[in-house]
Formats: sequence, C-alpha cells, structure tokens
Amino acid sequence: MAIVRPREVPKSRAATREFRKQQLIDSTIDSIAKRGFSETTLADVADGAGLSRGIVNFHFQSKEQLLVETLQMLADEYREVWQKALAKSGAGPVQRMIAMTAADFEPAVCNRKKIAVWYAFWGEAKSRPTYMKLCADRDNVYADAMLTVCRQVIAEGGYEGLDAAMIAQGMAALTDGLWLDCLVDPKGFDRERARATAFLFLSTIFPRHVTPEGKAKG
Amino acid sequence: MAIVRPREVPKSRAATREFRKQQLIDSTIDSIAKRGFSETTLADVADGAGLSRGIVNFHFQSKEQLLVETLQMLADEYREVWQKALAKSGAGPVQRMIAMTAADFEPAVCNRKKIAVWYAFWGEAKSRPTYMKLCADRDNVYADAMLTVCRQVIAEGGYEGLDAAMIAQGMAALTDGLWLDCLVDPKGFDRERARATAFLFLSTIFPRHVTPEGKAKG
DNA sequence: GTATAGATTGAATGGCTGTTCAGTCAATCT
DNA sequence: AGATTGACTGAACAGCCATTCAATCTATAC
Repeated sequence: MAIVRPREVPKSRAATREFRKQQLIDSTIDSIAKRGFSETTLADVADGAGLSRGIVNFHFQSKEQLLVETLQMLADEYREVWQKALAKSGAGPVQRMIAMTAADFEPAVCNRKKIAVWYAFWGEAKSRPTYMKLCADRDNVYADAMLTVCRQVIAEGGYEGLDAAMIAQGMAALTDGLWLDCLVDPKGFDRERARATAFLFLSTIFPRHVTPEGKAKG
Repeated sequence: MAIVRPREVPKSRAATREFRKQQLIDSTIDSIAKRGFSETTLADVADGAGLSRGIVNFHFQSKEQLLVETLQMLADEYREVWQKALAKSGAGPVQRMIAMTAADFEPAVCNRKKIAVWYAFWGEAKSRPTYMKLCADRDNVYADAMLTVCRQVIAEGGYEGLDAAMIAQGMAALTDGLWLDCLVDPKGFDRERARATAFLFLSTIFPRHVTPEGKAKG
C-alpha cells in the first residue's frame, strides 16, 4: 500500500526539474526509512511521490545517482543545522562548542527517520566509495569545526594537556552512538536525555566552563 | 571474481550440518563486508564457501534466516569477547569497568570487516523487527553489565551524584561511534587511538580510579 | 558388498527490478 | 491559434535472484 501524496504543482516549468528532484529525494528518504536500503525500489520511490514508474530515470541518470544525491542532501542538511546553530550562538568558543553539541539533538536532525537513513548509508559505505567519501567529508567538516573550538577552550580555559583532537573526535562519536539508541530502542529513547548525556560528558571534560545542563559557565 | 576457499572436510557426517552452516555464515559475513548488505546474493555466499548454488536453501530455511543467524552469531561473539574479558579481569568494579571498555577495541571485535557488518545490520534494523530485537538485546545486555559496575564504582569511589545509567549508556555509545571512524576513515583510524579516546573520557569521569591509559588507580 | 539415508549439485522456474522509449499531454513562444 | 519544447507516462524488455527439486554422490549400516 503506497502512500500517495497530493500532487503539488510547481509554479513554472523552469522550476519543475528541481522541484521534482527534491520530491523524489524526499520520497527516497521515506522509503529507506520505512523499507530499508536493500528493499527500496524505484517503484516505491515513484509511488511515494505519487508519480509514474519511469519518473526516476527521467530525472536521474540512474538509481545509484538518486541515492548519491539523497545522501548529499542529507549531509548538506546536517551541516546547515549545526552551522546555523553556530551562527546563532555567542561568539565565545565555549558557547560555540555548546551550540555544536546541542545541534546534534535538534528534532530536525535527531529523529528516527533521518537517523535510520544515516545508518542505512553507513551500512553500505564500505562497499561504495562514493558513499564513503560523502560520509567521511561530513565527519571531517564537523570534526574540524569542533577541533577548532576545543583548542580555543583548552587554551583560554586553562586545560593545558588535554588532547583537543581526541575530545573533538570523541564527542562526535558519542553523538553518532547515541543516535543508534534512537534507532534500536525507540521506546526507551529520549532526545532530551541523549542531549543530557552528551553534556554530562562535555561538562566533565570542561568542568569550569560547561554545566551538565549544557550552559556556559562563568 | 569469487574467492573459493580450499574445501575443508568435516570429520563425520553427523557434524556436517553445523560445520556447513558455520561455513556459510562466515561467507555471509565476508560478502556483506565486501559487497554490502544490499548486494549480497546467495550465489555470492555459496561461491565464497566454494560450494554449489543451491546449498544455502538446503541448510537454511531462506536467505532471511541465514541473515538472522549471521547477526545472531555476530552478537554472540561480541558478548563472549567482553564476558571473557570480564572473567579475566580483577574482581573489583574499577577493573571490570576497564576490562569491558578495553574489550570493545580488541582486534577480534574492532576490525573493519566485523564493524562493516554491524553497521550493515544496524542500517536494516528499522525495517526488520528481528534485527532490531537482536541489536537491542546486544545493547541491553552490555549496558546492564556496564551499569552494574558503574553503580559500584560510583558508590564505592565517592562519586555520589553521578548518573550511572547515563554514563554506562554514554560509554557504550562512544564505542559504537568510534567504530564508525574505522568504517568511514580506515586510513586515519587507529585502534589504539580509539581505545585511548574511550579511556580519556572514562578517566575524566572517574579521575581518582581510572588513568587515561586505561589502568586502575590506587 | 549392497542398501540406505543424508548431503550436495546445478538446471529450471517464476517473480521482481532497473532501464528504455514511443507516445501523450501541457506550458510557453511566435 | 498553431507550433514547439519539455515533462511525464506506462508498457515492454532484459537481466538477476531466491527457491525448488530431480538426479547424483558419498558415508555409514547391515
């Protein structure tokens, strides 16, 4: 039983292609989350978008290309969320560090559908170099930004001796691991609790600058 | 190009079935790690084991059953590794906590092939209840054991006020997240460094009882 | 040595899936 | 209004894959 959405109409023909591509990517995300990567077919994607069977190959070179652009989209969205959080945060490194950490638990990013799709792509990453590169880039960009703020906090906050790279990598890993709980134990999972766990760790590492509630100190 | 292993012969006919099943499960793990979950076929599995095409359906009810038993096997192996580490460790809760943490970075468990297969199953978990349950059980059993030792360390070590459940869950999440680095950035990944990251976090939480090198203090 | 039972083979089968494309339809242009 | 261009459809196609099963092979029992 396919979910057929009411067919929305793009404004002009010029905007149609991008509109349809986005529609198909959204439907792909829905399908991967519902049926899994291995059982997502182009027919599912087309049905989910309320369009005809041949539609995907009309807008995308191939199924593989649709999947790559879907992952690309997901990665872009993830990056935008924490970059916007950074932009909104205070200018100090402590506030920036807190903003980045908190961003990982915003509903836009930390929800079961999106997390399922991330894990689906991670699950295929080893055998598909394109996915691996996109995933590695996502991690690297985030880790670099986190590393920068960690270095600053360590230098300015008097935490000499702490390994900034290790902490940045560890905090990123902690997030990805907490996401897994959302996927595997959805009933027991609580976004606020996961966020609190991340900040418990962060506040333990930087006790004079971060509270367990995720506020800046001092 | 299929890798055809030298065909080993089981001792007796009575032992044949279990021997073949194990052989096919091993081949399944190889195939998922190499080709990914979505492109693993029964022909691949049979070729990898050096046996004929119909062999899987002779020893397993279905492909799905083979996959379930593969995940089961993986989960059993994982549990055995940390339980053996626990058995070998000292009796004190600090030593037990350290042993469990270190076990996650033993080569038997923390290698790219096995990690790729874990992520492959996690990637399919949302849409396949059987996988989800097996994954959830794995997490729960580990988390319970970790929770027990955390509680003891907190009580005996004078860390009143720390949330044991949060720490246990966080440390498990940290491991899973660090594994992702091995999958996505194999060149940059270093098992010892990952281990050190886990112990950096643990030693920060229990500074009077765990060193950053993963030794018990006092 | 012969019979029996279980293990294994590999060809056949039927269903599913990605891709193609000739034809239809609607928006835009002249 | 008529022509043109691009979007979209859905049937057709070719290839792949899980599953079945009759035939073959091999170890054990008698």
